[in-house]
Amino acid sequence: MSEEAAAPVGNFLWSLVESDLAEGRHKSVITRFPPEPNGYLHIGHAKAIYINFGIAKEFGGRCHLRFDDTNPVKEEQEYIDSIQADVRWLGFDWGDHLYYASDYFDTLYVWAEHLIEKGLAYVDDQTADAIRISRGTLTAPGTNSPFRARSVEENLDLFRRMRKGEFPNGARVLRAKIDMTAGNINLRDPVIYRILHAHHQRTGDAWCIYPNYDFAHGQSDAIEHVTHSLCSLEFEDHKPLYEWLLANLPVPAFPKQTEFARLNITYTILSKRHLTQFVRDKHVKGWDDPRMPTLAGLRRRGVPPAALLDFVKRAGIARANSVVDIAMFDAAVREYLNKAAPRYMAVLRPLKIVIENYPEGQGEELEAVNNPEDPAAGTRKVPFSRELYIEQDDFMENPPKKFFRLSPGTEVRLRYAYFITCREAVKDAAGNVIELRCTYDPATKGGNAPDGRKVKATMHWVSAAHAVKAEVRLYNPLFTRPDPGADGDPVQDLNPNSLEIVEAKLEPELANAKVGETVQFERLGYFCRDSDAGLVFNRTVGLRDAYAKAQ
RNA sequence: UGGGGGAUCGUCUAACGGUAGGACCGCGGACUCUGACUCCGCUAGUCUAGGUUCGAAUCCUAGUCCCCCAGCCA
Repeated sequence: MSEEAAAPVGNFLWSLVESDLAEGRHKSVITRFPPEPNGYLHIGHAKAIYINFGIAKEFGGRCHLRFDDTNPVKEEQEYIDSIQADVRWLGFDWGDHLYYASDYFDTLYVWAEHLIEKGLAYVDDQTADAIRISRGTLTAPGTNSPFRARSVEENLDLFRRMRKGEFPNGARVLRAKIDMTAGNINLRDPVIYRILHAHHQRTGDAWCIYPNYDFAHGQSDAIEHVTHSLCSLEFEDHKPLYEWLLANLPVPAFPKQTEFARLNITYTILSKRHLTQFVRDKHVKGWDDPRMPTLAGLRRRGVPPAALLDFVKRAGIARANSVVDIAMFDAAVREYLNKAAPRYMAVLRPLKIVIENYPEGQGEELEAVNNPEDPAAGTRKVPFSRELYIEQDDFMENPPKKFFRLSPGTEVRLRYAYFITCREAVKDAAGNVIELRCTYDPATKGGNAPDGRKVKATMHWVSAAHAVKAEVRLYNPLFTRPDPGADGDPVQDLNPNSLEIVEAKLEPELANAKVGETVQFERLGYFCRDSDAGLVFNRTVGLRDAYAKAQ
């Protein structure tokens, strides 16, 4: 093995393209990402995008963005726009190669007539129900339509009249004439054109008949000279039809379809139908709700595109159905953000403390490191004063053994500031701790004790007088079980606590955070400034927490 | 009882007849001005039964289990 040898790609798709190129079956690779513009892209699409654009990039080819817009009743311009924005956000570029299946409606129509002329397609007058019944079942063969033997002339005439708009929706369809007894049901004279008196977002009212997926996809691939048509496993059964059409039409190229398993993730639903439902029924606030697995939602939550792509890559590409642990996603996000995100201090659930021996009215600025993983990120000043906020979780009046934080009589470090000792917990009438009286050791300024004494905990804090208030949205999984919908409707598995809102106290610098910027709140997690008015942060992902886990 | 596909640590994934490896999770430990990060270590797998072979996750045979397909959706 030579040292020059490229690292093995490790998945069958890259290997396939590599060998097709090496063995001269193609000069260069052309792939395509072909979404239907009927919803927002989600993390499952990120996998398809990674595969198609990733292969093109890896092997010096190109990837087309093609909208599979053959069903005008479901599609909208809003989705066309959002899909382009999302693909760009992931960092991919289709150059001049933006296409629409609707670009090919004229050609597809001509090819449909071509099929009719070859005696390979016919107009069927049966109702949808009748067609369904005569299609047979999984185990019983279908039976021929009474209209199957129509002459070429009659079929041509009827099909042209379908196109002219002489018939209402559902009155007739065009079917490929293949084999009503085929084991593969897709070959039992599949419908390839249907009457749809509907306005198309791009072709307007030019058409009232539309090709369906099977009659558009492979031909579109061929027209664009796509070499590798990569799709998910459920289209496996369509491949014989895909190839039958290419073999029987005057197409300029013969793309090859190869399937891979789609992405599934625990605690996550990746079905457009359900996601649409959650938006429509207001279980979430919109397509870009940070709890949604949509690219728009993940972006708003603060997930960097590079982390998302890394996750998709780590999850792997294979032909076996699988469900990836959401923990793998969190790990990818944390790994990226740990290196990239600047650190700040923020207190989510404030508990006021008063440093009794710190002079009233006095204040100072302490130097804090912006990112220990990145010295170039520099330092900043954080204001300190007599009254501070610490996290409620960081104090316990009667601590258990392994509690290292503050409790009456213990000493801890305030990060970048001083060692403090808790002297007294002040309670309200109900017995709740509402304030802590503490003292500090002036000799420990900056966080180190000259006498070398150690503390077990370092805590984050915010100066009460300087703190800025912010709404912080803490997101939890949208579902309460790893396999939402396994018992039926995923709506039943929706997590009622998927969003928790707290009013937090932040160090003042955070008021300048840019919308969309993800930062670390030390000891808490990664948070992203939201686009909503005011100072609002979304929790992207929490930090790993060995202490919480031990509880 | 039709057709198509799939089965490797708990999860995801490598291996292309020649040492079953990696990642995530979990569990220890070291380090630490984030109970984070980092580092070290541990745990743990070829669906079953036969066969071929010097040698099988890989090839053969027979099973088992799982997924997809009966839209005028994609």
